[in-house]
Amino acid sequence: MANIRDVAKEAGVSVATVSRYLNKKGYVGQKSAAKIEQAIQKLNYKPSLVARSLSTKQTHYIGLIVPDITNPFFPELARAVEDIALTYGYTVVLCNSDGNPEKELHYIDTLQQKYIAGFIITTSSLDAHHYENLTIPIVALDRKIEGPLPTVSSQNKEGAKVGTNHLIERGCKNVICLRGPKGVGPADERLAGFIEAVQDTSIQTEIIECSFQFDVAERIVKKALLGNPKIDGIFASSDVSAAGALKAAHALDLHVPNDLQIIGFDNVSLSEMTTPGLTTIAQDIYKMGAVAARMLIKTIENLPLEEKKVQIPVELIQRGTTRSEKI
Amino acid sequence: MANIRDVAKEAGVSVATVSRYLNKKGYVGQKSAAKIEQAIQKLNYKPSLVARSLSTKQTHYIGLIVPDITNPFFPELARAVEDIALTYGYTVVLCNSDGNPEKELHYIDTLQQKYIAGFIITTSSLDAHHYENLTIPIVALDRKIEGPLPTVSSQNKEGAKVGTNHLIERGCKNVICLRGPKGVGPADERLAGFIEAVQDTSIQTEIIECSFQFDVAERIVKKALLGNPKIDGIFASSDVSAAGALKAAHALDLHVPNDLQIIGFDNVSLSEMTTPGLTTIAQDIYKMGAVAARMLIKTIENLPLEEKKVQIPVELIQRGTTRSEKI
DNA sequence: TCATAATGTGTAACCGGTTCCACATGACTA
DNA sequence: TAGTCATGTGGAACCGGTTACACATTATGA
Repeated sequence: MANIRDVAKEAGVSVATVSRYLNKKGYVGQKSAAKIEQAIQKLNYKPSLVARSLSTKQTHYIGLIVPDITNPFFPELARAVEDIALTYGYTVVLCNSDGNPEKELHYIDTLQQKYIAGFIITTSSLDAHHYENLTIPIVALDRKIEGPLPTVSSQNKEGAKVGTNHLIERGCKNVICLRGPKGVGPADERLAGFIEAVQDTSIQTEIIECSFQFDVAERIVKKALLGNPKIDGIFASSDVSAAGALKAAHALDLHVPNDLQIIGFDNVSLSEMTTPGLTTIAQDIYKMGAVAARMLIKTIENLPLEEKKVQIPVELIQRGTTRSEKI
Repeated sequence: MANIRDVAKEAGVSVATVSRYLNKKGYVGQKSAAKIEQAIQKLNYKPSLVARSLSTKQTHYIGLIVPDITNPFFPELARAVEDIALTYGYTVVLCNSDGNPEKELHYIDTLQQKYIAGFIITTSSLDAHHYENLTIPIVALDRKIEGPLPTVSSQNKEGAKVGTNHLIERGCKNVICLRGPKGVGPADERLAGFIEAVQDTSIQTEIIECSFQFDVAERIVKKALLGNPKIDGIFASSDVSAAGALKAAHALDLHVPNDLQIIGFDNVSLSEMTTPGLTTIAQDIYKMGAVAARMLIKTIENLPLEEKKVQIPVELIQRGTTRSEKI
């Protein structure tokens, strides 16, 4: 593999000139440029990005830290990040943290040794101060981290209110809120939205904590439904748990939406695959990922950010788990 | 950030000794080792992996090329690859090729400039000869690439036979085979298994090509079902298309499994989320990814491979889309 | 007791880029 | 006509590691 010195020799110029030519930095005469271009073609020269990184202390890698790529929310996100990264010449490194702060720190640590250019982080497991003394650009996605960090998130609270009202308007009197894990930003916000929607009404409510896993949601909901047969509505904090709830309802021979109405959150592709399809509060997951990626790359390249905190709007999508008409 | 020369100075030894100590290569005296260790602690020294890569021409990055991480099969795979990579000190770079040969070549090209250590490739879009003159280690996953490349795949044909027989044993007389895209290795093999199972029987069959996308499967199956009401069984080449088929059946008010039995392939997590749950031929996706990752890392590190072609066994998992009893 | 081997260490070249600085040339301005 | 500026170029240091080689010291065995 040819290196820059070979090219310089072939073109009859110095390495400095070749480097300037490659980076379009500084002055390079037309004749030199032509000779260099020829030499590059002839030698099929490709600059070593590793060597470049060594002197610039910069790579074009960005790290994407997710709790678990296996959770249906994250592949769509990862896809968006990768697409955008590609167009800007970056490549993305995938990290599953399992929500484990140590794993997360381990990644941040070792990837910094590789001069990674920045991180998109979708976990709340670390406190803000962990990030503060990092010199490396970070944007937080879907998890609010207080402080100056750029952040993109959804209108979780607003969405939860809309979703809960949707249930109320369709006649639900006894509603379970299947809230996500405590301390996880969006889960807390969605719960807050639910509570706001429900206060000052006569709706009976029950709040149950439940991880974002299908089988645990199914189990928990089945138990709750058996415990209280009057339940006629479930607001789930994610589509996966909504799907679990739906499965539980079917197991108990409840008709959805006649006996029980369910609404999810996320609009993950799963939500159209169940029967009936899940009514859900749709997040524009792809857009979230794309916006985050662009923000990160701008930060890396020292371009100004118009906004440091972006909220992506949310939208109710009605499918089959809620009644088509208001009551 | 301290570098190796700082450490050498602090410890009162040469950089060569520090380097030897770090890599546990060559001789280092106990006293020197102790002093170096102290210096490292004191300066909080972390070697620059980029500098190391420049001289060794090796990184600890591995590239994972998938058609689309959004397809439910791949997150599980990616998770496995990442888990194994992590334990061996590698990090994984995610690439979505969309089955597009140019995109795939682009990745291989640019990542080689970054001295990436190897690739796991899950696409068949490139012919074997594209890979032959690559010096970089590659293992092919789930897509057979002829030639000497190490490969891990599933018992696709065997699985398809088992699945088809399962349908036949349960009384299906008119079966659709929802085959995957032509030219995609596993899809072809599964079709072959279906055909083998069905020949020399009196079963009526129809073979329909269908991408691995939910909505197109749903549409195609709905049309087929309307066109031929006698159809009582569907062998789908993936769980996603099986889920599409199930949705179509529900839309036509067919009872599954009484009127129509469906079997999928993959045992993606989606398959337990539908109602009824999908009977499916389970691949051990995680294991496939893990095995592939280990094979790749061994190849990278010049360790011997016991086997170059690994087939992971497959297993029928019965859920609700087929009858519980044979007829 | 001496040749030889095993152990321990340092110097300096090398990996392949970037960039500071010095210098040369020609054009323009005061 | 001298001074200034824009343009063009090359030498060499630098990024932070690895490693070939030379050399010193100590242990081993005949």
